[in-house]
Amino acid sequence: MKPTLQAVADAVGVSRSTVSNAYARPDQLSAALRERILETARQIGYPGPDPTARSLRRGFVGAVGVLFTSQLSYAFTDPFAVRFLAGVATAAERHRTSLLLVPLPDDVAGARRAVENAAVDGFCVYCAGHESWALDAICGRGLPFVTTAPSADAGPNDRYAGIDERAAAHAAAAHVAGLGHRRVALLGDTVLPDTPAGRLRLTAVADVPHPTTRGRLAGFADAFAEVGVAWPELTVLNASANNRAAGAAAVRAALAGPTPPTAVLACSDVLALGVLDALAEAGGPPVSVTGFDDIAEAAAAGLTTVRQPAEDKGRIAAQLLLDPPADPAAGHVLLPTELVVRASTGPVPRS
Amino acid sequence: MKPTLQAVADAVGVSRSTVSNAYARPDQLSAALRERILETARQIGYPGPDPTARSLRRGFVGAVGVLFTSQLSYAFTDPFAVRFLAGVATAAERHRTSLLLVPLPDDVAGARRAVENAAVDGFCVYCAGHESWALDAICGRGLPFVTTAPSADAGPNDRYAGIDERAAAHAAAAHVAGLGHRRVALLGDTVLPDTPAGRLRLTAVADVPHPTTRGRLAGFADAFAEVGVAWPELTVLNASANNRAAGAAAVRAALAGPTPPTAVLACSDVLALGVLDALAEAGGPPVSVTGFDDIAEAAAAGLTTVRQPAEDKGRIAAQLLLDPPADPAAGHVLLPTELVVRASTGPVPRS
DNA sequence: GATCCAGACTGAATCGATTTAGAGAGGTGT
DNA sequence: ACACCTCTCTAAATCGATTCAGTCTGGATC
Repeated sequence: MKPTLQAVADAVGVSRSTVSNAYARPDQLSAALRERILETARQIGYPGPDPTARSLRRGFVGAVGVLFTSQLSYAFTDPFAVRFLAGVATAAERHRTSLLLVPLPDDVAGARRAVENAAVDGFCVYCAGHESWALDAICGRGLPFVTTAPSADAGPNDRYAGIDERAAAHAAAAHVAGLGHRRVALLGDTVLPDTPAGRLRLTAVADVPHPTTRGRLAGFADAFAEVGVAWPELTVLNASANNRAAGAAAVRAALAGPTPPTAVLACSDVLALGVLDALAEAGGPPVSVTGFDDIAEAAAAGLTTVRQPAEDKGRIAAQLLLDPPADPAAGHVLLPTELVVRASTGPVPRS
Repeated sequence: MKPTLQAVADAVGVSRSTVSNAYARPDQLSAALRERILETARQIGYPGPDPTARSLRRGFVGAVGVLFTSQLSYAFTDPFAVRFLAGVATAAERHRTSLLLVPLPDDVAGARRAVENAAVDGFCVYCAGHESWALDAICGRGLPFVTTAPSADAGPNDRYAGIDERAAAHAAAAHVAGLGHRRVALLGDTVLPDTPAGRLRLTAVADVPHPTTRGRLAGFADAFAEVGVAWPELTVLNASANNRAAGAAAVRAALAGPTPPTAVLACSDVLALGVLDALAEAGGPPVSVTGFDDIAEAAAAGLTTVRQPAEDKGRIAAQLLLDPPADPAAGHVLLPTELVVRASTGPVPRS
């Protein structure tokens, strides 16, 4: 049985309070006694106040939870998520706060309980794609949180660090449209839930549940509408997951079809890289491809993409959580994005 | 003020115990009453038992700590560390256990307190390079832990998932020696603490404090000793950190010197990639380069390297922590490594 | 009809600390 | 010599749950 604070108190012959003060408030006792207490603690092997007991009494934990859209182990395979996390970690370091990565089971009930059982002071929600249950559960506990996009039922006090998805996507699409492309495919992951990979019949962008994907698709559509290509003329492709293989798989059938697109606009770089893989393996006339995020691999692959500041997003989100600005308006941060044109986009080939 | 379990008990007109049981032991009360309790809880907005209080009483937390050699934010920029983490996350998911990433301040005292204040059931220590204070602190709390290498003061009950560093490094060096290289440089990061980047005078490998680096340098040295190149004839280069730029910086002076090495053996892929950068920028005769880890970028760069299973390392380490094998011998896992020969190594050019 | 038992629920101790209000000792100013 | 501080340190309430050892009720058994 590990010694407790009580044991130290007994050994030194002082009260519990004094031992507690020796650790947490050195100014409350004489330096000599403090030293004696700490020395005795060392001798009997007391490792310092129990973190759990301390948290219970103090009412805060010193850790913030990080919630990911999908599997925790997946998050580490997504370059953008990793950079986001790096940013969060930077802010956490400054605040001497730990990060609790909470794995969420597949079922909503279990996931909800996981959120309810996390010992944290607040949550950093990587993606507002979480159906409202996550935010519900967090609010139910009265905990603060930040997201990476305005939430649907946004109170004026909620905070986020995100980008203007629609405008950013518009920039990429406008570039492609400017190159003359009119027969294009839009590629996203889990555009609609429980839908097979490949071409999707989507009446309206508004039907897409995931706000990020919805915003980007809307931005793509805006740009094409401006050049006279209406929504129904656009092909929407669904990938089963946000990774390279899924991107390749989703696009293959479309490329093999009778009227393949001359350009594919993807909602993320990893999907776009998958498209490049599929193109390389299929041969055929050149197809322009754009991605989103500008991860490291994008530069190497010559992928035209929309850059967003990944680390900043994480860092600022965590900062917003850890010391909330006095002015609620300052809780809504829009980060800059930039179209990065590389070799993967070019004019429509003459057929 | 959030409602407590007591409030629910009062509202329903039962005892605290019963409400507690409604959440944690459904078999201890009638289904009807349980439903009534849960419903009332919902009505008055009780979010379920407080995780902190529960942890205190139950004596366990449901989270394991992950400790990194250096800055937490750095860990996310190191591809190998990220893959390790992905493995840890996989095991954590299976056990429905959370991961607590604990940022460590620069000072040892502060770092020690950070370890002592972490609310976790055990620790996964990414690198035994942590001077013993970390393991001391963990043991002082009586918590279980696993490392990625046998620790110096290894009790028979400690657990680790690692590789045979020395043998693995030997393989790389033997390959380079077999190509005829005799004038070689060994490159590691923080080979000696508080030492500037560049060439290092190192009397014996045993002086290197970091066990991983020590093991790899020893393995390199073994292979060259076998072909008659003694330790003093080997150049040891020190990098200020484990990243690409530091690798490049560490090797520059040596390349510009009068008798540059014909091969550079690095203790990690990121350092080796830095060496390739420096070579590309310097021009000059070809220099063979080997790395260690086989991260994704290594393949793209054509880097000869020693592959080690990063995700497995993390996953197995976490498994060892989360459900310890009955047989203590099973707590020592050595993972396979493999020399991957690519274009970055070749015969010594005729001068 | 007495006994026994299973099921449903309660009481009270307990986990290990923090913190507020206040007690007692010793020193200062007038 | 008295009131008044300042310094140290203590007592006791408190944080919010879990759990062991019962108690009580109603039905089955012999």
